Amino acid sequence: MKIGELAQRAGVSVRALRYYEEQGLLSPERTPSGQRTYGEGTVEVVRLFQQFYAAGLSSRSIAALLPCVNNGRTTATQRRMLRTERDRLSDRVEEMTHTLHRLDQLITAADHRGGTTLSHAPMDETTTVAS
Amino acid sequence: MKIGELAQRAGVSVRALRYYEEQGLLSPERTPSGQRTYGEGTVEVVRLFQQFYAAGLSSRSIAALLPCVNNGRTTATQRRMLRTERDRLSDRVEEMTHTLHRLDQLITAADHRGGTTLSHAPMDETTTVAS
DNA sequence: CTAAAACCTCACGTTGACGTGAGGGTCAAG
DNA sequence: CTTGACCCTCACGTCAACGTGAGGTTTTAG
Repeated sequence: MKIGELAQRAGVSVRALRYYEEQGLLSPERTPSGQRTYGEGTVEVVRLFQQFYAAGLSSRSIAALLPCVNNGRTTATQRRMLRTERDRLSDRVEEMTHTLHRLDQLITAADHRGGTTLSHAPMDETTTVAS
Repeated sequence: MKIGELAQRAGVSVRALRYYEEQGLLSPERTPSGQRTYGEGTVEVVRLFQQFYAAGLSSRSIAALLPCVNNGRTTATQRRMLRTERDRLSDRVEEMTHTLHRLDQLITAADHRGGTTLSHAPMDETTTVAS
């Protein structure tokens, strides 16, 4: 399939796909005239990239995980990197869960002592800021 | 305390503190000569900012949460924003947990069919990439 | 055969959270 | 009263993951 179709099916922009290629994440075939052609599986691969990007991984990290993604045989080194990234992500999730609880504390605190103000309440934009 | 001490105690750069001020997150007092002075509590506040930034919140979002952080009375609108951010974060954590499991799948798959290669194994940098 | 749609390669623009000097005041120590 | 450690305000640089034309070729529909 050509780049436009892949973009639509994977839910990314054409520019993004060219960028991924630039980063070494994709290596599409080319027609004699130079147009890129991708295999069917690439749709899912690109979706996975999106997940990884959303999780905060960089192009470099994703590139490092590629051999594992592509059904290729993997070296011990590659599997170690895979685990390293996993641990990094795991740590981030823990951190964010912590922050989430922190936010919950703030919420209950605000609800508890919060103003009697309702949705349509008058002005009370007390914007006191930490010194 | 002055900016250098705050920076060290909160674990951020001096530049970052000035930046936070630029973004409306901090409003330190000034000595007659113009130097910033912060209260003790600011150390913890800045650490909280770091947590929020690490969780992917923007300066704008953090600024929106400020009234709730500063012990100030909060309006219903502010509390709604607080909950909105909480939900956003919660969604992101869920997403990342998903991605984490995806990575775990990749790991077990790689371990299972992975090469018999050991740490000091020979060359096998099969870098096949999705077409 | 032609015109629109899709593709190509540069290559500069954008956004956020700072980094990094430039050039110049301020403050505790000796 | 000077020196060095900090502080100040501009203001440009950085990095990642794309966005956005410019200018030109190729493919496809009628």
